[in-house]
Amino acid sequence: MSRVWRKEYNEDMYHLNELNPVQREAAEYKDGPILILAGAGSGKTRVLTYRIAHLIAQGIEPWNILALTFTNRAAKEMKERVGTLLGSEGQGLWVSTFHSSCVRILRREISALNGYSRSFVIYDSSDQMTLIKECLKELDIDDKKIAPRAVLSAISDAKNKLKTVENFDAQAGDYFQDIVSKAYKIYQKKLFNNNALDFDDIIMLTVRVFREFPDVLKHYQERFKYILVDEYQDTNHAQYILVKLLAGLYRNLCVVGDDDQSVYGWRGADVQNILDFERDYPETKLLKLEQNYRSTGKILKAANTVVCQNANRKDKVLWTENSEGEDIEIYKASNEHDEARFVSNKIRDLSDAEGRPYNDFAILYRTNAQSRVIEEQFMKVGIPYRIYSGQKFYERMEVKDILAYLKLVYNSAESVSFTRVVNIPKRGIGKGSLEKVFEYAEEQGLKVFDALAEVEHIPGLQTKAKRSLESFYNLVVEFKAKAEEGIAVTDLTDKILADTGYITMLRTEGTIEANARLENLNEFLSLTSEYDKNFEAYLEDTEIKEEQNMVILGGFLEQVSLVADIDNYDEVEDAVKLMTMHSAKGLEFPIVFAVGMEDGIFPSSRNTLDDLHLEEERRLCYVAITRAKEKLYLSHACQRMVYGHIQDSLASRFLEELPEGILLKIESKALSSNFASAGTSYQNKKWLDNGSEIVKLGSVKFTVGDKVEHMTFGRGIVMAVSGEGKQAEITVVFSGEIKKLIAEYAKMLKI
DNA sequence: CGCTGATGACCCCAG
DNA sequence: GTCATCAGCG
Repeated sequence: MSRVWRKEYNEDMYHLNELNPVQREAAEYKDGPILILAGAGSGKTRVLTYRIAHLIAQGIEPWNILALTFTNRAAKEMKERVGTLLGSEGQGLWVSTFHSSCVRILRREISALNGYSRSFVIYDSSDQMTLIKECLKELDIDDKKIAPRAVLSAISDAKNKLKTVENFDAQAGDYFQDIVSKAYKIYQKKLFNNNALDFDDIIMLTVRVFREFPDVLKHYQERFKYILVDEYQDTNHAQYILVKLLAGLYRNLCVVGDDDQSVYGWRGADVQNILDFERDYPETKLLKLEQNYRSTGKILKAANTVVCQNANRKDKVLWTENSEGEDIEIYKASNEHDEARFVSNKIRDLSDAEGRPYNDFAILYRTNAQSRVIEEQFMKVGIPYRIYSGQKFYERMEVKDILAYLKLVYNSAESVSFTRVVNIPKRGIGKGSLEKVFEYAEEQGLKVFDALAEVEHIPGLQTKAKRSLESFYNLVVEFKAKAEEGIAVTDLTDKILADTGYITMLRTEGTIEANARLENLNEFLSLTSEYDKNFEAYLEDTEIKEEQNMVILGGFLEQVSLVADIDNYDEVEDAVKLMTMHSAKGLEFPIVFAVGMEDGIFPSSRNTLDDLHLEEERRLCYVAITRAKEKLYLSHACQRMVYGHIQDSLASRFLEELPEGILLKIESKALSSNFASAGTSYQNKKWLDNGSEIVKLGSVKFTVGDKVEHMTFGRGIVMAVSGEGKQAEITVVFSGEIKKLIAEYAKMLKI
């Protein structure tokens, strides 16, 4: 398609007129660094996609543009939206996560680094855990005194700050750091010997290649003349440097972020990167997107009021043209079961009265453990739901097992997968025998798997173990041969599951759990066949080298490692969504319930000690509130079971920070000790049908769709409301009869 | 070698 | 309360 044709085309072919003036300026500002501070719901993805379309319309080649995101979800969404604007004109554009972009680069360039090979595998967090435990064992460190998790997170932290083993060692101060330093060294050596990278290596090594090989860097600088970064407030130091290097030549860097939504400090994100952007790039164009298109006025007011309590933030105030909306309801529950009942009753009511689909609701909580009670309640009353956190598909035992087999087939140098599956299903190869194999391999300078070829020479093995190891070896060699012939991943997986006896093992077990595992394996097989169907497109896309053996299998494994959630977010499914506040970031829902608003839970007790952490929790609260479009419910329980113990808890301090006048506070009936005093005034005391009571009312507000009970007319539904406050005229349908009532005089309850 | 019961740790989580 | 890990025994 020619540029000339494009220019002759309607000036607004990319619908720039659909943007507000600031959005449009952000989308059209072409050269040089630009920082877009985009408040929640201000249309930031829209701006990014229009910007990409606009660059291409200006004659920039799509392959000169790189858009970086954190999540696959964000990358996918942006790709789709760019696709809608551009159709096939976007060919060659890179819209991908930091990690997939870096893997693509490393698959080409990693061999520049001494000893690294292009056919590396990627270790996930449980592989990392296995490896670090081995390291601590070698160092003779009791993992009860030093938690492997802590060591791992210290190493990850170091890598995120681009600290090498040597850097770390040089500045290790105390006993713990000293241990981490030693562990880091061994850990890194093990990764290297296994031809494996962990997730942090993916970024760190890309930076290393760029720093050590300026010509390689130059190549990518020339290629990516225009760079866009989404959620810039979530970048860690390594990602910050990566972007800085890539944009170093042309400086056409557009970053979008919201310091108020920085909630990933604990995994290395550094808000300072966004706060300092203007210092790094003095010629920066700064734009603020402050108009919110998502939420009602009251929801926005609540969000603003809370986040304004933070001292360390860029000054901005979100506003909206949307209607004020309904009050924010705060429910005080007696315990977590009461809270769950409140949520399910509300959903039932709104679904009955307003015909709300289940899809409209989301339940947000601070920790995954809180989902259980709500899940149980939903099951009990038959509300369809879907949990969007918790265990990932690829982390399930059976899936990890089959993946370990595949990884071993792909890269037999890899010892973590070897150790995992050598005795699965049970082959009578115990810890003792395995140690002997490892010992022998070490002595002979062999990879463990290759040592099995000489099983006869391994001293101290029992005949039974020897035979088992031998047949295991032959089995895997056979799989390898098939893979090298280019067998489809589905067929290979099938063969492994059958020949190793894995399927038989689960069938024999026959428990409900085993059946669930079999189902998961079926699910896995449908993923492989999906991949087999279009692996050619995938390989082309990731630029995996053709000359490599087992390209097909390698491509599959890479896809699996980089796409963490196949439990993909499905907007169409009609089910209530349950997720943590963290995973809700970037999403929106008509009706949001934020549950467990209790001090100690939210803010989490470990983050209440210092302002830095407390402010991050408060930002999380801001994120949670701003997910809601129309209606927000906040609930807290006076007592809650935590780790098997009943705990008394106070309402979250964040609830205290909410502005008066837009709140409707409701208390569980189970809490009022004195029932007699509950009937003081018919107008001011309200009973909800789940046994809850409104104890504090600004003015009683009725909205279209409210179910009501009138003293004389009985039950009805509000059809229309005109006017405001006490004088409002409310139209209600009672069984067949339509009545117009004035709010002030209507002897009527919301039910 | 592999099962069983006691013991203690337990947040948020992309890739 | 629930999961993972480990010592100790058949």
